[in-house]
Amino acid sequence: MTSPTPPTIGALGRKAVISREDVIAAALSLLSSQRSVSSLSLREVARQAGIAPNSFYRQFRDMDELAVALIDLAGSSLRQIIGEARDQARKSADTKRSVLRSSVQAFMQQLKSGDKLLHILLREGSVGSEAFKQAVDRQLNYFEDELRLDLMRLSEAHNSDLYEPALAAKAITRMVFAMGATAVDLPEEKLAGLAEQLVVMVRMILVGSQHLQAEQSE
Amino acid sequence: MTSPTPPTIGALGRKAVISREDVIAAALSLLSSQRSVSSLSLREVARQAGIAPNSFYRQFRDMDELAVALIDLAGSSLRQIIGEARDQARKSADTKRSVLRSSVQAFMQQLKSGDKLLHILLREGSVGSEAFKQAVDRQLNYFEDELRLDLMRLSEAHNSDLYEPALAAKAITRMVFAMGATAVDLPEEKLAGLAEQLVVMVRMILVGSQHLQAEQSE
DNA sequence: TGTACATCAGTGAACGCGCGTTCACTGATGTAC
DNA sequence: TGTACATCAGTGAACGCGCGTTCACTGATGTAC
Repeated sequence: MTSPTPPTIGALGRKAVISREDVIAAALSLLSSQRSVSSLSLREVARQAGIAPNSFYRQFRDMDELAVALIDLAGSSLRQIIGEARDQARKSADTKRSVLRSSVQAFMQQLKSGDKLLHILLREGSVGSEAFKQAVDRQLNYFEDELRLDLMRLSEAHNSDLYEPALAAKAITRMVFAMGATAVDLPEEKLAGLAEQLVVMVRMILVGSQHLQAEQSE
Repeated sequence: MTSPTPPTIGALGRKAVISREDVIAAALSLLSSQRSVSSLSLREVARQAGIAPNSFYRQFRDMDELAVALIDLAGSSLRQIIGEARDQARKSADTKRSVLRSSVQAFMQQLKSGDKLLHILLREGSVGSEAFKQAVDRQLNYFEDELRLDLMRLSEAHNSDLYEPALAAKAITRMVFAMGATAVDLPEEKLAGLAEQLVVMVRMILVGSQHLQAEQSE
């Protein structure tokens, strides 16, 4: 499998023939819409990584620690993807709708590409160990916070304040993730339709937040 | 455990000493915020029900069939609870807000009471077997449909049409369930705050849908 | 450059365990006469 | 009412399996001199 004597990584420290990344990659390759992180066994991951079950322990304390690593990876990966889409859209045309549509489409695109990391975040928020659930929640909160900042920036630019932007961001995040979870099992030709639905749903929240604020300040 | 020779149930048919309900009750009693349906083993459920592992098969083909039975039970139970809350609220004061608030509060009340059935629906929508996921989705769709009918009835009574009421109902359902899933692990004193947040979030969707419709028909 | 030594990443074998499923059974229940 | 019989719900024992974790090990890598 792995070449027996690869070169040293740096000047100092022993060569790590097995890296955390190898184990993570093995775990990812085992995931599918049928198999969730919490259904993976240590031995299975080790087998896939081409190492002794035993050697797993040199990289992670247990499967839980691996699961948390996967979640954190998934969170930062998704935030980066959506962040890029937002920046891109903002550069080309500075309207709320296009930024929204671009973000949703980037999300669906990633979903369509079968990104295992995204699947993890979407589908495993509420099962597994305490540490695992907390890790998912932490990533969702990061996401919400970035979205909130973005919403506030956008609404400022348009002179249309939002009511409780933090709640709007939370509502959007949770709803999109919940819808995304069902989309994982959907055939590809239905994804475009779902994306359109999502755009409308998010607009409802944004428009609602905007009008509640308008009522408030009358 | 069970009395050895209970009386016959009816005139016809053998007495079933073990019923499906016994097994379902045993499974429910094993669930907690730490233990999900898909983590239960057949032997564990049998043990809890006080029967031989073997005897499980007389009631269900496998754990999957039991899981689907649990989901269906959970769905109809929740729909009934929310339905009652809606009817109650509608009788006493026919305003959108009070119906909304009452429904959300009934939901949170049920959650606070630690209803295992509700936990199942909230938290296990995206893991488990294909049959399992489909069962959850079916129940959510029932729920969405009832909500849609209700929204349409309400908005008709107030002369304020909604834009895409089906999408609004879907957005609300998915969002509430996603928020509810995080609430399962929350300490009781935070539930009231969460209920308030939920009310605002749902209002955003409703107000948004209303205003999108108004724009549309201008 | 060469040699002796310490370190420690990765291993192979073994453990005890709970699992799902099977088999042939037993004994209470309901039926026929 | 009494008796012989068929049915079939529930059982106890056993199976092979994959699991997580442990142990003492080995042998390549890096270091000291």
